[in-house]
Amino acid sequence: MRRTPPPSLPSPQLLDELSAFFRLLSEPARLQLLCQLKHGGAMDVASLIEATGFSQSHISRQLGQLQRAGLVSCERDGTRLIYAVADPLVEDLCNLVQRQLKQRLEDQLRQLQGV
Amino acid sequence: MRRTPPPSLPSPQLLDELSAFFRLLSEPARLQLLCQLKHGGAMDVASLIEATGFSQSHISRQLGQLQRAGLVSCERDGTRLIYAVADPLVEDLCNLVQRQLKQRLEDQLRQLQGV
DNA sequence: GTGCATAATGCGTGTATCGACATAAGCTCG
DNA sequence: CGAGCTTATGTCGATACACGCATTATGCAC
Repeated sequence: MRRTPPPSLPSPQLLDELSAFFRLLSEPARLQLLCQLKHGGAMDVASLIEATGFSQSHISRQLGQLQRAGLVSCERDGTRLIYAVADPLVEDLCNLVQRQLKQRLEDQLRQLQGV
Repeated sequence: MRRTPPPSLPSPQLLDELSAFFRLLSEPARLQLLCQLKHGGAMDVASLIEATGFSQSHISRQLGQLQRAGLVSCERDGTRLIYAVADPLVEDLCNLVQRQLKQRLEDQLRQLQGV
């Protein structure tokens, strides 16, 4: 009945990969692009420019990073490139963190109310 | 049977909070400290210095950030401060990401083998 | 209160990266 | 192939932050 099967520490390499992944989500702009794509389904860059207000070069760079990490995919439609979310992982992670943020606020509230 | 109940976009404030949280995990040093604490249970700063090789000031700062975010807690034992992981969320997040990393490598392997 | 330990903070430096402008590259259609 | 559209990339200023050294703050023993 071992509750914690792997008592080993992660390797430096894994640590780097994990942190690199979280770094992708540590930028509001990238997170916003991901949410926008999640919301709009599949969008081209022009739509993302209009939706976010960022410059074309900025969006292109961020999408490039997200694509290399496998978080978004893109396909051509004529001259345009249509991007879409490729992995539901990000949404799951955000939901988990959001729940924790909510929990923390509720705890603070409870403490103020002295229940 | 609506699969995606909230079609709304997250507010800028939520976006900032989420990204700030992920930023905490985007630094290998902080992730290493968290893993070390998870592994060692509860440790004082001296032990963390020995385990990680970081300077005392650096460790103290990172722990401060993690504590403000509610990810670690600390209590006094004489002159020493004993830190411990306060929220299992980080481990869950890492496990999810690690699984995705593994999946991606397996996919690449399969493609190379042409299965 | 005075030392002595441990942990936190002020400060400086180096590095990474955001974000915009300008330019180049790739694709499609005449 | 060349014109024209869309996207990617080179370059650069500004900002953020990691990390160490030196100093200060905090608690314990005497």
